Amino acid sequence: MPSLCSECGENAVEEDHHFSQDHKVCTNCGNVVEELSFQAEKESSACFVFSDGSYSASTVATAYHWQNRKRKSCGHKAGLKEISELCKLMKMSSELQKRSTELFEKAYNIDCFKNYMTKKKHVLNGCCVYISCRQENWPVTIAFICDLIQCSRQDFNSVYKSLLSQLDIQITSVCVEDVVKHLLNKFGFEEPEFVNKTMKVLQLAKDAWISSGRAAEPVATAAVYIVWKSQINVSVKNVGFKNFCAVHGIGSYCNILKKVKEIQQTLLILAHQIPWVDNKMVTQKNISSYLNEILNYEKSLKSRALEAHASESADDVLDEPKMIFEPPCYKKRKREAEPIHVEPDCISVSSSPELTELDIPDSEMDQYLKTPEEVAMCSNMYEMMYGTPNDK
Amino acid sequence: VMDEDHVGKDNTPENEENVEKEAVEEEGDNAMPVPQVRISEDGTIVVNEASLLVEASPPKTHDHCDSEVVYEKASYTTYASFKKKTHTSAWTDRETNKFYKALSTVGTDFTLINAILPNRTRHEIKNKFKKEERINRGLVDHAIKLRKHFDMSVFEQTESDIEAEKEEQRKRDKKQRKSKSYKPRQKRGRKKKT
Amino acid sequence: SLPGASSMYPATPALPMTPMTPATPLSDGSGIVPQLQNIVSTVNLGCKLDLKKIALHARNAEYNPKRFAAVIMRIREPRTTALIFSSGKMVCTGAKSEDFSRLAARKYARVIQKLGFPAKFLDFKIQNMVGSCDVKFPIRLEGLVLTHGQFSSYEPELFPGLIYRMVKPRIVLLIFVSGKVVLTGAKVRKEIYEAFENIYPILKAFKKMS
DNA sequence: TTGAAGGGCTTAAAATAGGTGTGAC
DNA sequence: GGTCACACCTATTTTAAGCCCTTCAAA
Repeated sequence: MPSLCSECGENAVEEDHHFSQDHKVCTNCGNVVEELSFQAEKESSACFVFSDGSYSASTVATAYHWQNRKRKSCGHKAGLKEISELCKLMKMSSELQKRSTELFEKAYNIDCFKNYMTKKKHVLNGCCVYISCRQENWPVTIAFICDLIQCSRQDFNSVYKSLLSQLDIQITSVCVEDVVKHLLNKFGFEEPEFVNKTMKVLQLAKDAWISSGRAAEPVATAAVYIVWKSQINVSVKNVGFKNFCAVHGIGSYCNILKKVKEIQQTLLILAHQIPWVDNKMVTQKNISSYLNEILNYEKSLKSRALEAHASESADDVLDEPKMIFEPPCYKKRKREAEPIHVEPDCISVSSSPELTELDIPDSEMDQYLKTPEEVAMCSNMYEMMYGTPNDK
Repeated sequence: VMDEDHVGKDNTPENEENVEKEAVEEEGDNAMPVPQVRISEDGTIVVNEASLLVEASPPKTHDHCDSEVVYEKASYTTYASFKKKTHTSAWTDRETNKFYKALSTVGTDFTLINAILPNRTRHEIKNKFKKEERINRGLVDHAIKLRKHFDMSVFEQTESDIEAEKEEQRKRDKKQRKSKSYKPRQKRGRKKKT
Repeated sequence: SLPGASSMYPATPALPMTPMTPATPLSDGSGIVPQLQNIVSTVNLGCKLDLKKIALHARNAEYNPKRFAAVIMRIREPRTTALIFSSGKMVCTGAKSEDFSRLAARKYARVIQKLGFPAKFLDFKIQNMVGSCDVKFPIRLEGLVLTHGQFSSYEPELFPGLIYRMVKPRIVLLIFVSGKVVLTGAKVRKEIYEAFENIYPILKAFKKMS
């Protein structure tokens, strides 16, 4: 039962969990009317009685909606306010905030968003901000926005996709180069040589199919690490990846490390083409010390690698230029034997609306039916399950 | 606002009681705040993950005590939050045997198998069936065709069964203690804030 | 084999809207046949059903009305799963061909009939087909999304595949860097084949390049 | 301590359907 | 306040590759 808001005058004040505290908030303007604890009230409304297994309203869908009942305000003004908060929080330019707001205004008037569940309306706010960021190449990840607006990826994705299609927005892919530049800036690696090298490493990673189908940030981080490691004095102890992550505040490094190894493997292929370097002397562990040579002679090393690769398998078709690099997911595939697909046998099946014993022979029918004793037993078990509330 | 869907293993209620328990539990836990956010020197937004996640790393790396570095420590999103992920502990041989026995007696009624294997959710049992079908189709076919006579032995527990289950329960308890250990920290964090 | 398709889905990145003239008009087929992986079909049994009775008397049937308002039934041959609703409507999933889907559906219907319901077999319809295949070369997804942005959705942070919504035939394709392709949304198998022959020259254009 | 391995989620499509959220009229 | 037209949960199937988690084995 909504009550009158002192600020905007709307009859829209309701209970709310915004910013995780129990409030009475105006669903129109977001004004916090009073703080309260409605624990008791909520528990009384939690009369969610599931007594038996009847076909009644006690479905999981009911439970779902019950769980999602109390949510923060989602009116027009509240949406604008939330967007403004997000933009401020992310220190976005006023132009970017204006763009987010415009996006929200457009989206707010689209019918298909009107019937959205409350939680998705919040996602809509975050989506407007995210799309604005993407349009201006502001490097924000979906994971970050999801953390910020407290939503799941799938909720974000569904809102994001319908927003793009409804507003007919064509969004360009995340530019990995921009992500690298952002990381270099963030980590304080702004010497032109460092930046240049990182870009070259990234390009190499892209050539080696390392960034296709993968999130940009881990690949970009891996490229930065590779260059950082090559520049660090070998005598310095902690050049390990874990230390790099600790120093630069990188939380989940498992996935990035995979990319580091993939890039190192790529560098190794090229290092093996350096005429004055003994192949046996270069390993993934010391590959960083050869980074300068690899990048300086990248072009000729690539063509040497191509030639070497071509001579290994001469019986290939001429118009198919050989590749030096393969997508990393090919390795996993080679491990597993290629499944041999057998075309299913041709069968003839009746189209008659009548069903006869031809559809299932009586001998086969037995395995689909329970014996009377099984029926009795299952009946008991169902009774046990449905009769006793505690079936877990 | 905390989304009750994405809390933990039991986020999808397995039964009504869970729904209720969950919901009531959430009242306290619903405390999970919107990420505590700070803006770092270079203008990027920084979420204080300690406020909402398991402590990523204790503040031990003080060798680079540059304030900027310390600020940025929490800047990486972990992708950990708000996943509808449920972790399934590995099936022991004993459980697998019990699964096959149950499959052979009641067929592919995973709700009934759930009653026989109460330590697993219906979802886990269905996934187990899918996996066994993939890696051992013959055995699954055999189990279903065999039609083991139904007797209450599926519910029977031998002494070794009981012992093994106690052991499993101990392991589960340990895990729960571990996974729950961060919750009080969250609450403390919020109290500090409020 | 499909005139007009090349102008709709430009194959050459440099000339996005230029109709491509095939160099070898008579042999531009891919030589690859997508394999059907899953068929979803529906049928009307033409009578109201007591799902509790079905769950109680049929083997390999499951019914939990709190979770889902249908009986879930499985048969081993053809290896399929059916959803049986009290309205008499049934959904059959998991078959690898149209005929196997129909055969399986008739078996489910026959079981229902054996349990004492006056089941018929009305309005059988294939609702969805899923196919997959391998073009055997890697694909530059980031290049493909640049020139086919109007049909593509590529967000590697959310999903590794490029989602390609073909308009004619109306098929959704999931395209992966490995060259594997998943095709879905078809009502008849010809749509799967057509969609693949449409996409193949496009994919070929993105197999190399940096 | 560290990584490898495995499990379970993500994406698309399509039908089936009750109960309920959601806002406009 | 009731109707209306959506949304959208539960569930089923199947393939693709990435990501993120837990578990366990060598180092």
